[in-house]
Amino acid sequence: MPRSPKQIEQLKKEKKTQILEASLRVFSSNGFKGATISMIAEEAGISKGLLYTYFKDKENLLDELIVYGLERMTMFMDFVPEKGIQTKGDFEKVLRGLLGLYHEEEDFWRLFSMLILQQNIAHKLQAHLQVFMEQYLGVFMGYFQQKNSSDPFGEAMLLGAILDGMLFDILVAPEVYPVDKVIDMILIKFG
Amino acid sequence: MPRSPKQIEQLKKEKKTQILEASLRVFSSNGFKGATISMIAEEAGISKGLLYTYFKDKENLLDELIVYGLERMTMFMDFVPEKGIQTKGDFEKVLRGLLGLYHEEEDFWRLFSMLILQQNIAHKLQAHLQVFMEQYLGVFMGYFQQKNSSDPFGEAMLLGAILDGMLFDILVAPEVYPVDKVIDMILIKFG
Amino acid sequence: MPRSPKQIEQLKKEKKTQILEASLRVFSSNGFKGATISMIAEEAGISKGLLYTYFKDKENLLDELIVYGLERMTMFMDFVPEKGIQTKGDFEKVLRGLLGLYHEEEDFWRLFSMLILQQNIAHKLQAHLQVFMEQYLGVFMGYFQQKNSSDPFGEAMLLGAILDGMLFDILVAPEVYPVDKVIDMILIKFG
Amino acid sequence: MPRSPKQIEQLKKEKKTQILEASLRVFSSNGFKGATISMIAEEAGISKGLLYTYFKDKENLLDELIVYGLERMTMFMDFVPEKGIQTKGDFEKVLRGLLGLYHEEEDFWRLFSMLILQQNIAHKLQAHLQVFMEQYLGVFMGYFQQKNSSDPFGEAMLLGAILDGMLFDILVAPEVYPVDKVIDMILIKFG
DNA sequence: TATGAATGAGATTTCATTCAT
DNA sequence: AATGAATGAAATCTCATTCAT
Repeated sequence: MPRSPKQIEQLKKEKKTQILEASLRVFSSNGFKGATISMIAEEAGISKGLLYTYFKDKENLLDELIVYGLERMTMFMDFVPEKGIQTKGDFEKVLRGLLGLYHEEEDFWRLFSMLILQQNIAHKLQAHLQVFMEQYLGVFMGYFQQKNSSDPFGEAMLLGAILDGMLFDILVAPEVYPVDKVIDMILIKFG
Repeated sequence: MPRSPKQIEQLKKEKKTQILEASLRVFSSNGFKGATISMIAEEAGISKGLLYTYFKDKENLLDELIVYGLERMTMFMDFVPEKGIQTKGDFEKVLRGLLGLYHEEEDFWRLFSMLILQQNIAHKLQAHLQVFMEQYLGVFMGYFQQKNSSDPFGEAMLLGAILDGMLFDILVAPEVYPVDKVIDMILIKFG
Repeated sequence: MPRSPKQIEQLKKEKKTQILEASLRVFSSNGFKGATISMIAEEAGISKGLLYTYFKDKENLLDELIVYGLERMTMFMDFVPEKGIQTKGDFEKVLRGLLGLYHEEEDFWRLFSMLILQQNIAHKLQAHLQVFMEQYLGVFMGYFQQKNSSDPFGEAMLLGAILDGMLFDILVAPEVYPVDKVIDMILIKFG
Repeated sequence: MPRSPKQIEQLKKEKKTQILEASLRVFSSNGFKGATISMIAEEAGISKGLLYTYFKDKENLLDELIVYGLERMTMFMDFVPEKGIQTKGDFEKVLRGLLGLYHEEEDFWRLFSMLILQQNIAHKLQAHLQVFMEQYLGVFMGYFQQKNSSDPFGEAMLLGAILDGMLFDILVAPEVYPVDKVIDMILIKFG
């Protein structure tokens, strides 16, 4: 019984996702150059050859992986209420939501951070990053403005550094980093 | 007439430093696996073969580079007064000193950050990092304690995240990141 | 359509044998260090890269070659009747069988002899050699004992030296060495 | 005080001998290709550079080493009385003398044996070997003729194989090979 | 004469990619 | 669509030889 074109389409998408998830793990552990096609194929449970029917080459796999992963970055906006952050409660929820994302999607953030540090490769991410950073900054700046901060931009930049730093610290010491303790302190200083 | 042992000693040390500096640049741009011995040799202005007179293999070059670079991390302590940070002035000086280091030694910090994110390699740095983090945290905790902060540890952790985040942000956008603006805000919140 | 696991199994075994045979020739002509992977690959009619699908590295190729070749040494026992050598006829047949092996498997014996002489490498063979020597000696000692020799061990040792020496002489001058003449003399002295 | 030309000549010769002795040890342990100039220079206690003032290149070092070593082979004739081997006593003395040489000059014989087995290199020795073999054979044939052996050539060939085999066995197991026991048996069978 | 740092050719090894099955 | 053997280019590494000192 031949599958319908739609089923086939669906199957292809699933297989592709399967490969992307595998490569996310392998790239994030070994870096782009350090990861081999063999490792990725094995992790994905397929043959090397098959990988090439889904992705033109290793470079293309990375490109698609970045696009795939960036959907996670935009998820950040899901925590932000439509009208922006208005109350301390909103603020805390957004913070916790974002930090939660960091924990859940460790592999992606780890890979993303490695790539953006590597001058070689960073250009692939610059455009995407730009957009994300503006959103991310804008949302917090709105909150500080609404609180009549005398320097909303400065506060937002500092908060941005905090969030980047916490991401980094979480990636370096995922099991021991005291996320909640630090969030409490953020709420004291910025809430 | 052969060179004296002393001359040779001197020569070797200089050449080794020359290679280490070159490899710092090349590794930091391309990552460990992405950097080739050819690139490093060319950057250092020597033949590929000679590199192996000074370093057993590529791995050993990285190991020695880490040790070489870590001296920069300990330089941080140079900014801290003997009795610890006591005044707001001390605090500001230490901050500015550390951020200055980040700027000056961009290559090292970029490489270091990439390595510590890569689970494959991170173990090489863990021990060194541990020591550095404790110093770094201890110094700031001392300051907050002396200021009668109700949660010196929390404040120090948050400041730590800030500094890590700023490092990350500086590495990503060295020319445009508004370091001074953010320092001002740190002084307002923590000073 | 992918090949069945069985087909692949078969293919791999054949290819491995093909490489082992090629490397036997190349190693035996050039020594271990003198033989290059390029030579072996060319002799085997494959690319250099493929060799590494079948053998971890050059060292491992040698190791497997030794095991592969040792089957030839144990073939020696095929000439020995189940109850041991009992008559002069048995004795002659075993001698001729062994010397025939030497001629037919010149490459293996040449390589084996070179390796065992090289102190660097000899340890790889010691254990195997031990076993073979004991069998080989035991078989002849049995014959001399049964003939009521007053020193079966001494006779067996001397015969052992003869066989080793003939092997050596055959390898040095395969076309001209008068094997049959020497066998005749052995039969006179020991038969 | 400048040295006289004769002294200089003498010194040069000594240094050359020192290098030859060192290379004998290193070649015999590692084979020709496996031995490096660095190893040899270190073993000789000189620099790599200096080695090249005494020998044109590695190949030439081997050539000269062969010539140097061959003097040992001709030493064999020293054990043979002027009129040839005449008595059983002469025969035994020659045997013991030769086997003594084998033990004392293990490195040379080991190297020599390895080289002659390696088809690549064997041609360098063929001519020399020819001469030696004829002498060696001739001397024993004379003895067997004089003893009215019905096949002096056959006996000499067999004895030749024995001596080659014993050399081989001594090189393989220098500490445990029962030379004296085997000599006793030779005397019984051929004396 | 003597040294050993330096070179460069060539060896070993890895791995992205292709292709016969 | 799926496999993994096979290739070849490029990477790592070794070492005989040279040469400035």
